Amino acid sequence: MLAAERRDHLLGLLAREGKVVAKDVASDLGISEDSVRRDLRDLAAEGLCQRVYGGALPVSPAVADYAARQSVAPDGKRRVAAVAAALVRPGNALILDGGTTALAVAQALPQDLVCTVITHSPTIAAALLDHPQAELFLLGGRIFKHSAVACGAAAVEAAQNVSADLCLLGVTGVHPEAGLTTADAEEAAMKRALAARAAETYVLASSEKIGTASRFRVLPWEKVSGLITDADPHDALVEQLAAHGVEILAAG
Amino acid sequence: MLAAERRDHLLGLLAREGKVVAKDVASDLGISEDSVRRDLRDLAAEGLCQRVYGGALPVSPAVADYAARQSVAPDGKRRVAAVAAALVRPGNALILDGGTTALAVAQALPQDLVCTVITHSPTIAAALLDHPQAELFLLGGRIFKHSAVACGAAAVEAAQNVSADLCLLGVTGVHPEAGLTTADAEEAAMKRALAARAAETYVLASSEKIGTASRFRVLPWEKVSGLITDADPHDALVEQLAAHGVEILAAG
DNA sequence: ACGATACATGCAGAAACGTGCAAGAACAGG
DNA sequence: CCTGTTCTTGCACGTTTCTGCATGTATCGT
Repeated sequence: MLAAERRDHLLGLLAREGKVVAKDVASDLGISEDSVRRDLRDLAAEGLCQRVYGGALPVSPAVADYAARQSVAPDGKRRVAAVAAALVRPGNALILDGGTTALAVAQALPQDLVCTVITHSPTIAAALLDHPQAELFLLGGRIFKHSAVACGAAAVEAAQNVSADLCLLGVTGVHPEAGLTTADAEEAAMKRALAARAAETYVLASSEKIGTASRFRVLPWEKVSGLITDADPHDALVEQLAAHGVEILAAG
Repeated sequence: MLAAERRDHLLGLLAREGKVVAKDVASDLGISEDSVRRDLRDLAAEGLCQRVYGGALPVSPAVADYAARQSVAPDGKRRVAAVAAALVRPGNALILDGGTTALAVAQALPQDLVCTVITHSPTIAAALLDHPQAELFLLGGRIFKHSAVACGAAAVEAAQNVSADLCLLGVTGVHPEAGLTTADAEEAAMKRALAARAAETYVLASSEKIGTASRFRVLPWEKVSGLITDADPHDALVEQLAAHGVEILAAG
């Protein structure tokens, strides 16, 4: 039994069961309670669990989720998300798109930020439940499984009834000529509807998306305030984008 | 049973039921009343509840949301969920309420069931994303943190546009005279709106809810097709419910 | 006013904790 | 290949914390 294995096992238990009892784990794994306690102490020191008398509990559902995902979410997305989250001022209303990058933004929002978040993604709504000061508004509609967001006529219609200071959009492709593109027509329409309801629209695009294009156009460059990316601002492609008058926010 | 678990359990009870009776909790959890009293005293000292003679009350609705969610589904809820899931026929449209019991139902639905699920809970929508044959429709609106569902005027209005074969409702209290009740007026209205859009409405109620009542009436017995519970069908209270013409589905 | 119930306090046994220590494994350098 | 170092692990010990019971007091309902 490797130490790292034990650690993973403990984190797994925290995620699945919501708690860890030191005594039980020790007997299950055939190791001493002291080792379990040591591991829990270390995990707690890293902020990955909350130590309590007799065992440990998850820090909070969302934080644990975040920590677990952090290893998965590539560095680029995390940096993009951090820059995007910093755009949200206290009191702002934010329209947040679906997708993994937008989820990273949700998780990067300060825990006690006073704001309104409007989203068509149940995943993102669920992720923000533990932000006590965040007012959440969910745009309903038919859920598109492959992207896990509400799209279609009902969702677009629901979007007409909201407005916000800032819209953060994820896209599939960012290309100097093709513009912002995505793979599904309904999603593209939904993103357009979202962008139309915000004073400013910023696009989230980790570097691997720059220079690629998908089938459906989302927005022309004129409707976009800026692009948040971890790509090199001096890259030729990025400079072509800047030539369209798009502000480039570097998340290097 | 970790001390911290007890604490969470108490906070959860405060959130869901609106009160804690020291004696009941002690016998439910198999611990001494002294421990319960000590915990309540500590919680009160931290401002997390208001101590009263015989138990405790929530200090405010907002603080209550905190711990409700991460407790693992007890056996009773799982059995209720299994019976409820079996009511859903292939091809059916199902309206699924929010709450932990409804979440258990979602998780109990067969992975490849062909059906439509309509819900106002982002948590439940997220939980059903991995059911490839389930068509999901999300009812949007303002998210009520304390129960993690969309409620309010927008959500009720969205509900007017759907219809289904079956509605599965969770409630806080089930009482022969008071009927089905819940702790929040908006939630009660939302549940009414959901039930009105389905041909049949079944209520999910694990045994500890039988005989209790909260502040706001959800539905009269006439509008309810049946009650799914793990309580003993020969229990006096349950038989009183059956006298109202409600079908009792035992999940013993 | 009375009995019943809930409460606070003190106490003792049990459980969990932290620390120091020694045996063993993994590793780096000679 | 050997040796010294470092890290990990389990055990022992003393300390702290928790829990349930017993006692006496306060509060509630009748």
